[in-house]
Amino acid sequence: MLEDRRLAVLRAIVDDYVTTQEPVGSKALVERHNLGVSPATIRNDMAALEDEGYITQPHTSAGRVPTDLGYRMFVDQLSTVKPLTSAERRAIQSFLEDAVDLDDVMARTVRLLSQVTREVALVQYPTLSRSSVRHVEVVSLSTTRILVVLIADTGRVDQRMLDTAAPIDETIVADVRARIALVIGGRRFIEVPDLLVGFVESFDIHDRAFVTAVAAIVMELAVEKSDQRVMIGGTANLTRRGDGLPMNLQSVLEALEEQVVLLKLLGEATAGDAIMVRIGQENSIQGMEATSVVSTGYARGDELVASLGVVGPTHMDYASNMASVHAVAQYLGRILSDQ
Amino acid sequence: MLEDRRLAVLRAIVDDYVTTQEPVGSKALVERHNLGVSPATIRNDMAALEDEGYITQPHTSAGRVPTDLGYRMFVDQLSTVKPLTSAERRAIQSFLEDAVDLDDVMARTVRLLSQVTREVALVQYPTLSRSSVRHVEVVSLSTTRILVVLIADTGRVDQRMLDTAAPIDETIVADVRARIALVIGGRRFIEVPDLLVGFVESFDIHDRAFVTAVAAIVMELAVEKSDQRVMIGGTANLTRRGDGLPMNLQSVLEALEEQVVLLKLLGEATAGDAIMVRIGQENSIQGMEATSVVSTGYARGDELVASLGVVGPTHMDYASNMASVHAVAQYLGRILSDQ
DNA sequence: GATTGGCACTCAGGAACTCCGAGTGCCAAT
DNA sequence: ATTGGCACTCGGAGTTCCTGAGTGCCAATC
Repeated sequence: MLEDRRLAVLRAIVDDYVTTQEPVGSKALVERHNLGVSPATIRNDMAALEDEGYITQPHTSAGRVPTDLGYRMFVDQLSTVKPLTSAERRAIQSFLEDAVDLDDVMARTVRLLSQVTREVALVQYPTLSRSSVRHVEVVSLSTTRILVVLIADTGRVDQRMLDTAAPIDETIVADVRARIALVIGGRRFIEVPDLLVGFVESFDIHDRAFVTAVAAIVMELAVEKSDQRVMIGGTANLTRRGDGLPMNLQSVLEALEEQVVLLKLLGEATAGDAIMVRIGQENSIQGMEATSVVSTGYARGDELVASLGVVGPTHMDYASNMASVHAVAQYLGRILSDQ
Repeated sequence: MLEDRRLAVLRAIVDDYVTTQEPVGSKALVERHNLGVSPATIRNDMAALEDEGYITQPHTSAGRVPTDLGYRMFVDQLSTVKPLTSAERRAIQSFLEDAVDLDDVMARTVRLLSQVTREVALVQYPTLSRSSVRHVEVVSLSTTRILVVLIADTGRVDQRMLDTAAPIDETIVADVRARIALVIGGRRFIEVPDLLVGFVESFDIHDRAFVTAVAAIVMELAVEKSDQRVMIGGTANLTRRGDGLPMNLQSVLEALEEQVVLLKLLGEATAGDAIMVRIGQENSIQGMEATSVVSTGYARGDELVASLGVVGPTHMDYASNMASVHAVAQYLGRILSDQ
């Protein structure tokens, strides 16, 4: 009972602080939420909550502000995930459905997510490793320049150039194209390295240099270590919150320019379809100590392929952001699975 | 002579204001630049310049600040384009050379340009219309879903999905692929619509619905009205200038989220290889009244294919930004032409 | 033991005020 | 045309004051 009210107080503080952006005092609390007790009682609870590290005072004669730990507790204890209205759901659905190719799907998802949450949105491209090769193409752009294109069943298209020392005959290009398609076509990306074992040796000794290079590129594309892409949008939302700068805008913007950082932010989110929330210092990225990340994985069919999420100040509206992220992930999965 | 000094004064004012960010007074001017006259003389010149609308006073007892018109005059009279150091040139060259495909080239160019100028960088993807079709591919992803891929000789790859009402047989897909490649392969993108006249009619009546759809997509990709892409980077630079907000950060960030806006910013720059500077209200984009754009076209071989540039506050360092934009455009052109 | 009203205490931030000095325009002298 | 002199302006920095929201603690009450 006593514990219950403490939680209620914490929740009320978070609620108020998220909306007003200002330290919240005991009196204001009992006024805005009908807690049925007097301010003095609340003060006692607040003192206790402060001892436990959930809230803090900016300065002595001010109200309380949630700490990272407080937000964490808030999120963990938060059972009420605001469901979206059916109108919102319909809007999401139809907005994504009009997409014309994968790039478009991603771009629309980012825009959608940032508009719905009014935060910065991140959407990772579907990883190849869990999907399979729909098509592989080897094209000669010039006699010494080859373009290798890999098309995944997610609709993702990756390409890479290859410059060769010696001119390559068109017939050998065609040969490679046909045989490599035969070997890896329709197979899982993850299998590609194994499948290509011995592939080079099946060619005439004279062509092996070229074939080796092509095989190397295909493998590179298939395992695509560094090539995971993340789309970002809605950075203007960072400046939204009044004039008071709750966090260092510059450092956040800088961090968000780094693909690696974005990947790291989303990276640990693919563990299941649960919604992951990282609050403040919980994500250890330089310059983002005052931001939180809400993310989750999205699936194609029943396989998780990548993650998406939003980044915002620690005093974001976790409840609705979690709901939005969840919903967008679901719809994105549905769109991808249709294909 | 008199006119000459006036110009020198204007230039000095712009110089000082760009570096210090503060209104510049007559005394400071004679100290920092050896103009060989007294402050009183400078004051007369300043009064004249203000009458002509080149400079203005934020308030009565303050120094002068250049107006948009002042910057315009400054830029127009600017004969001294600071050349880059050879070290810089080498850095640019080698940084771009390591690119692995077109996306990478673009990404590297954006990053490079934003780092060199410390402004927001924009780079437009090479337009297809002026280049030619290296390869066209039609792949069936499923029985009712086709992927059309167009590869340009710039290395640009575009794709588009197509959902068909009825299942499509693989043989007809192969047939379309072969024949369409025959018709438009190696030809200019701009010719594609003409080349496809009568193409549909050469097929069996039963397949025409499908072929028509494919042809429509190919044409769409080839003329790609709306599909012009612009990469953006270095937005963190917007927050760089001290604390004083010289422009509305939010509105600028919002404007920069719109591809259409970016295209419009760069759009009018492709007129020749001249460097275009749009100052303040000269670009009529909502929310960007306090920003300037320095842009230029870049070529592949000797054909302009697209534009790039930087966006920053009106009090940017025009001289070096123009030099940087010019240099990067040149090197980018060189890299593209090598391919 | 939990709750509550009362009360003294704290202190950030806004309002009011002063003051300084950079900068100006003008004018008479050179 | 240039310059030194001079009176004038006024934004912004610095200072002080004051208010009121908010706190902690304590004794009284439920």
